Amino acid sequence: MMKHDLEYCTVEPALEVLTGKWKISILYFLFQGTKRFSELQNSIPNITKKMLTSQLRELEEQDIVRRVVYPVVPPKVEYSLSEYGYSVEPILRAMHLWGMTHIKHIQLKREIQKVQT
Amino acid sequence: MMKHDLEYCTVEPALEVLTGKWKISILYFLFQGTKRFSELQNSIPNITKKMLTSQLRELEEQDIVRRVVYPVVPPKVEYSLSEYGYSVEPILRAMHLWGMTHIKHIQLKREIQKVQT
DNA sequence: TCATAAGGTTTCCCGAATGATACTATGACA
DNA sequence: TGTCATAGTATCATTCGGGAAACCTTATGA
Repeated sequence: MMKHDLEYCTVEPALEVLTGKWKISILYFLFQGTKRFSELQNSIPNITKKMLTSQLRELEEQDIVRRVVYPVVPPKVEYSLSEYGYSVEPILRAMHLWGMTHIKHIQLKREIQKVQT
Repeated sequence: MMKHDLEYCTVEPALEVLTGKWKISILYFLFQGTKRFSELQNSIPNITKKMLTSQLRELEEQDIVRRVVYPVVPPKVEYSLSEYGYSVEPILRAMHLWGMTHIKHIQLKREIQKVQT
């Protein structure tokens, strides 16, 4: 996990929860409801089992994600957001909002550059 | 720069702006006002010139940070948040807020674990 | 003539994060 | 007897973010 330097302002815990190449994708799908391991794997193209497992384990460790194992064969494991996990929503919402305007900003910038050449 | 997978939900631009070991520290100080390169370097212990430069360049590329060069010797370069740069504040605010409660959450968790042993 | 300041750049290197691939366990079902 | 499904592990290879240290430029003042 990458470490972010800043004691003065308490922003790193959030970054620690959200950084990792697949965290956001995983959270996105879990915000839609409970998912099985294989459902997540199918929903997120290119993710490997190894990565999916490790990212889920980290989120579980941070109490964001709940893991429920059904003792059946073949195995069945369900992942869902914990109640605490839902508390990151405002952050994602703020990031999403900014992301939308940022995309417009980038486009505008490109058009200006075009005109100037 | 790390890439985050998720086209469906527009959260990656924000993460792209914020991830990088020193971005948050740099933004923190620039939110306080205009700073010279050396001021930032002195404010952020352990950061190398190379890292400070590259992080600032990325932020500049993203229109978050403004760089003003004074043609004097020895060089003088000032960095400040662009108007657009200020728009990331709600994200930082949300992250900060969550970070505070997360710290409490972690403490509580530890205490519970202590009691159980 | 030589050092100094300020803001870099360049080169080399390491370890962590991620990827690719193969392997495992186990009961149901054909 | 063999195959399949599911949710993983294990092992090895690669990539990439970041760190250390040296070098660069140029007007100025000692």
